Amino acid sequence: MAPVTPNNVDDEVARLLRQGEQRYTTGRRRLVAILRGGGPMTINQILAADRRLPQSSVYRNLTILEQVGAVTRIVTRDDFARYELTEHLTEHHHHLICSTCGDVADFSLDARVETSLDRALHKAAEQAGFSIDTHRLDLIGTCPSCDDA
Amino acid sequence: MAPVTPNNVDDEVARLLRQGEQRYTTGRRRLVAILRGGGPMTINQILAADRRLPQSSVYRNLTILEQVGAVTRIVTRDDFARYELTEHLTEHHHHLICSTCGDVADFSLDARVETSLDRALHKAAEQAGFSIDTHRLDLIGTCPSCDDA
DNA sequence: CTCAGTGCAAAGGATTTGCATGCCG
DNA sequence: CGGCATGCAAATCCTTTGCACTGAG
Repeated sequence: MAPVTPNNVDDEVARLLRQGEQRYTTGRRRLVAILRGGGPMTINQILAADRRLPQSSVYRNLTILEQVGAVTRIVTRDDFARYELTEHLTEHHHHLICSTCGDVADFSLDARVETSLDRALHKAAEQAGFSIDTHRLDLIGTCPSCDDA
Repeated sequence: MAPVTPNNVDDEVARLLRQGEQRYTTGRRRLVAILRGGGPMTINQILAADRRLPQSSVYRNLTILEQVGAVTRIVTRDDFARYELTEHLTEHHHHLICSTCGDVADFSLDARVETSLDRALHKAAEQAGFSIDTHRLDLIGTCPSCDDA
């Protein structure tokens, strides 16, 4: 499945919401607009990015968007959950998590490595009687700006 | 570095604590004893496993043990953090996370896959100017017991 | 019109912290 | 002995929820 190009992210989110019998309201459009801006964001970053969005609605709408598969919730070591558009709307990727400042950046893996990894994962899961939905691969380390300190 | 065999886990934890200028007290010994019992555990599971341990001390000691590198904190999608002995004390492994019941199991990857993955990860991190401490690879799916339901 | 979505404020719940006491080194 | 660890209870803070109002379809 080809990733969605920037211009039809909105259409795709609309479709996902409709499919989940949910509306694509103004608040949800604003939320998606912010998330399109960059990588994974915390609630506070989202609130700061658009002051018109009240906290509770942001939480509620992110939950909805996650349920219909438009948004992914990322949990790191710190106390702040982060959100980003799902891979349906971007591309399969992984995360670089800075253990100092807690920030998260995206990165991709060489296609060949990704494929062999995927095969190995399915094999391993099968042995455990586990059915896989997705995998999550994060690098824990220090980001360039924290490395200087 | 060869993984520590079961019998000297205690010694190794003691060493890590000493190195971090921390004491290996009774409470911490009990904690480690419980964690040696099985895979990743939630605070509640730990408290249930040994009623002599008060909640706040468990939190505090797990934090200490994590700081000296004896314990790893695992964050899943649910609201309960989980803890297990670090790979210094066990072996490098990954997690199978059940998105239904939230439970976590350990599994390992074929050595060859692991190696090529590691190489690819270091390369990717280097490009981003990121210095890696460790990586985290989790499978999100459904465990055998939840699959039946 | 009708019902889902919204916004405010208050509640919930895992985790943290203050402080007096006990134990390790 | 002296200071760190402990345990209890209260506080913290991200997240969720109740309720009355507004807007989408």
